[in-house]
Amino acid sequence: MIQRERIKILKDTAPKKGAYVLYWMQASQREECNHALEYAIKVANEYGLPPLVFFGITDDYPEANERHYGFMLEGLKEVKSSLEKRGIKLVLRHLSPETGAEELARRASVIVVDRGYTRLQRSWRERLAARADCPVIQVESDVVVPVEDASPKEEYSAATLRPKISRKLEKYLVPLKKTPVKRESSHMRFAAFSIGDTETALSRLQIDRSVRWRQVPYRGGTARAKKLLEDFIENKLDRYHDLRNDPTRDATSHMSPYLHFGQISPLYVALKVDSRKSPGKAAYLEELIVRRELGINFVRYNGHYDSFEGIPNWCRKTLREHERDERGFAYSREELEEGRTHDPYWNAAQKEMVLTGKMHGYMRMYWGKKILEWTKKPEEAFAIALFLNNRYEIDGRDPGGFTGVAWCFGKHDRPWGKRPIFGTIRYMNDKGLRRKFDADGYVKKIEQMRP
DNA sequence: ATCGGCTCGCGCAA
DNA sequence: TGCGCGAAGCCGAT
Repeated sequence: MIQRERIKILKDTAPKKGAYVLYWMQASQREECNHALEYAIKVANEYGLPPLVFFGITDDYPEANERHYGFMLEGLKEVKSSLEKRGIKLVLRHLSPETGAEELARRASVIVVDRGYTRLQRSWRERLAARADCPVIQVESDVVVPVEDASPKEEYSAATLRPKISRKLEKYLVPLKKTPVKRESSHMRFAAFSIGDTETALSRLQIDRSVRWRQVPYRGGTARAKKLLEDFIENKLDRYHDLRNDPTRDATSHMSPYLHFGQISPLYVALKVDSRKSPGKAAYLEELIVRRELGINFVRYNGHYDSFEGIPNWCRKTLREHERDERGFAYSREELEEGRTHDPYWNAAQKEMVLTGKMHGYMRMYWGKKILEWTKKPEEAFAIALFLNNRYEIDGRDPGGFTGVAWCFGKHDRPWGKRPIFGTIRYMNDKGLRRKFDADGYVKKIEQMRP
């Protein structure tokens, strides 16, 4: 089922005579449960044309490094073979995606594109829509509830978004059927970038290689995501509600890198979890749907989602008032990046992120709060936290990452008791960690990891 | 161990 | 306009 609220016409013009219906894949990097892909197939069938999928790999994606490209290439290789099984050609090219889409648009009758929420993703789509001479249709597949239908404005907190999402769940929590392809495109010939071995493919890109991909324990791709999900539902979901905030336990689903690259659909995950009777179900769906889509709401409606300017007035005001408070510790970005602070818990969290590409969700909050505490100015702290997040997390540059950092500075939260540096922004300390879990056990676990 | 206060703005009831 | 309520925390009082 493709609800009409998922569909937005970016260029309203008559279809032209063409050789195919083009789906420019960008955010939803998967063959399975992809509304944009299924929509493109339907349109292609209607026009008696083959659907063709294009993906452009640019060397210049801001802040992306080998870690991100490696994970993405692994996923794309799988997308290519899954699409081939349905008779659909994936044209992979090594160039800026909006340029590549424009080239292939010349012989397209209709263009379909998936949806991204960040500034760059939006501008790519706007540019294509402005230049295309055929319809450009955007299909939103990486949320359970389409963002504007959930809420027409920037939401204040999870509490204000939650009822709005809940009301719509029945409508959107429904499976997407696969549409059989009537005319195949797999025989069509295009100059293309071939992935083959990931290391070899990586070596052909002109990218930042200072953050390595190979050491990361997460392999990309839909098959791997589904296997992790299955293991999560079978073995961890039942205790998710009481263990999810304990980083010494492997109690979470590890879906975020896969969700970030669109290698798995949040709808697919939600349906799988929802079909189970489990005490952990509600807590998981809260994080997967309400909190994740609250983050997307923030990025969609707040133009300053990636800076200090994006947090509410009361947060900026209270932080300003405490800007000159004495910092007990002050570290440079380099000292933080190298995990050289006085705090073993913080250093462990930083090390976990650098080595594995994924810091535990609970530690992400503590980590961000401490950067605010140990940096001269809150604006600077915000920039450092986001820089490190985007550089080392596989899911860096995700709405969830922007929102997570902003949360540490008060976004989507309420004020709490006044104190130095933080003002009325929620404070966290290491005593809290020790109270909630075996914090020293966490440090030991991380220290055992080889660099 | 458990509880209330901290502090602000949203959103509904009146 | 008033007021209940939030909900991934801290801290001091009991």
